[in-house]
Amino acid sequence: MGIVERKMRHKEEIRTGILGAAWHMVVTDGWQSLSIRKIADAIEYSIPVIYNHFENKEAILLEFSKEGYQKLALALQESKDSVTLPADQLKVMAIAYWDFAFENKEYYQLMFGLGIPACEMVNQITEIKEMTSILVSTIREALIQAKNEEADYFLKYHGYWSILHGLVSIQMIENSGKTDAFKKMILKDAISGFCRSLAL
Amino acid sequence: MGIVERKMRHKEEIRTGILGAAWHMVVTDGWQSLSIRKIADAIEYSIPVIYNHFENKEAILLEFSKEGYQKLALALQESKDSVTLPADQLKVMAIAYWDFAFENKEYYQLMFGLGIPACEMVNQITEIKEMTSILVSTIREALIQAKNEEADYFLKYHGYWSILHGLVSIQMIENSGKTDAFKKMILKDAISGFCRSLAL
DNA sequence: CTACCTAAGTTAACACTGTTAGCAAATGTA
DNA sequence: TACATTTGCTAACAGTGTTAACTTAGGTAG
Repeated sequence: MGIVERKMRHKEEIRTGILGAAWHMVVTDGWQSLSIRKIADAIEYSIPVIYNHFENKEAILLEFSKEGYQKLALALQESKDSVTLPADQLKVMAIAYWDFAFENKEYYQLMFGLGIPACEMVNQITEIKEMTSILVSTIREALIQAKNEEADYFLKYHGYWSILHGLVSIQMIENSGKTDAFKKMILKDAISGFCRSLAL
Repeated sequence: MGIVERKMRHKEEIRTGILGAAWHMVVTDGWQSLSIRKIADAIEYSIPVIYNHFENKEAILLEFSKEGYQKLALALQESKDSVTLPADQLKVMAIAYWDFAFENKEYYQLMFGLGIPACEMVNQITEIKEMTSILVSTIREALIQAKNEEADYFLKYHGYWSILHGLVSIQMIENSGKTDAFKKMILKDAISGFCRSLAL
């Protein structure tokens, strides 16, 4: 009696088909060109079928946003685990954050693009907490290692993230002729400055 | 023979009418809801009239973006002029940058919102150079004051701007329950950390 | 095996969007 | 007064997200 299972599977197939088609369009032509109609065309179903799987277009974007936060959290965790000293962890995590952003520009723009619908409802995204907790815990460990526990870890966590995000997003909108090596120098300089501010 | 003058004046009136109506819509309902048709409706002219003054919708957004950069540059310059020591200038400019962003969220989102059309063509905006040169000159003066001229001023300028932008934009998407005082503490902490990295 | 019912998927529409071709009228010039 | 130019209009094209109403196919119960 695998009937309901087969139906479930089929439903899941359509869902992944929608996301796959949508993602393909996003990577090819950017967020602006994502359209329900074009998705329907790509998956060879009629338009309302999409609304059986997602409440609206924003829900699809939100799905990708969540995916992005998960991937970012994973990348940060992996890089963190590759070294032991908190001071080093902050450095490799910065590189990982940077690489994630530039290897997944579409994700990053969706996650942090001001004014984009999906970023406005960031409070509905629980996946963001995963990333936050990795950053916070590393900062706390770093402050303990530096014997600087009187510093406000929340303040420092926010500073760390802001530096990363600022560097990444300004480079992203500038797309100047700078080499990647130079860009990473800016990153390393800013992070080592931050580490000094932790008394590391 | 003030005929051409009168015509010019009339043309200018329509232009400012378009921008005024557009701005009103933006402030009231956000960028997403800006529409050529609604502008036409508001200024009580037909749709194609708008295309006599602006090539397309993006051109209108670009206009606001330029305005935003000018206002920001002005705010930075004024705050810079209010104190004499470069170290202090970096601090007051940070506050001014912050205040501009939160008192003009619409501008800031348009200027730096990743993925928004008007930000993609940031290279066509000459007004951005005004802001850049203020930041760069202050950083250079600060490095001279700190007798730290071997530091790469371009690197530091980028770091300074990135910290500001990162702090601002992350606070903007988070809109958490933090008080304004606490937010500014994060800002001051980050900037004083940055100043230390200049050897100030 | 037929009758029924539910769920899947369809068509067709509504209410919008940016943009432009073609036309009418108003205006200033010769 | 006749012409030319600017000015503005209507109406259309080609899209967009979204949904109401219908058809049809699949599985279930008598």
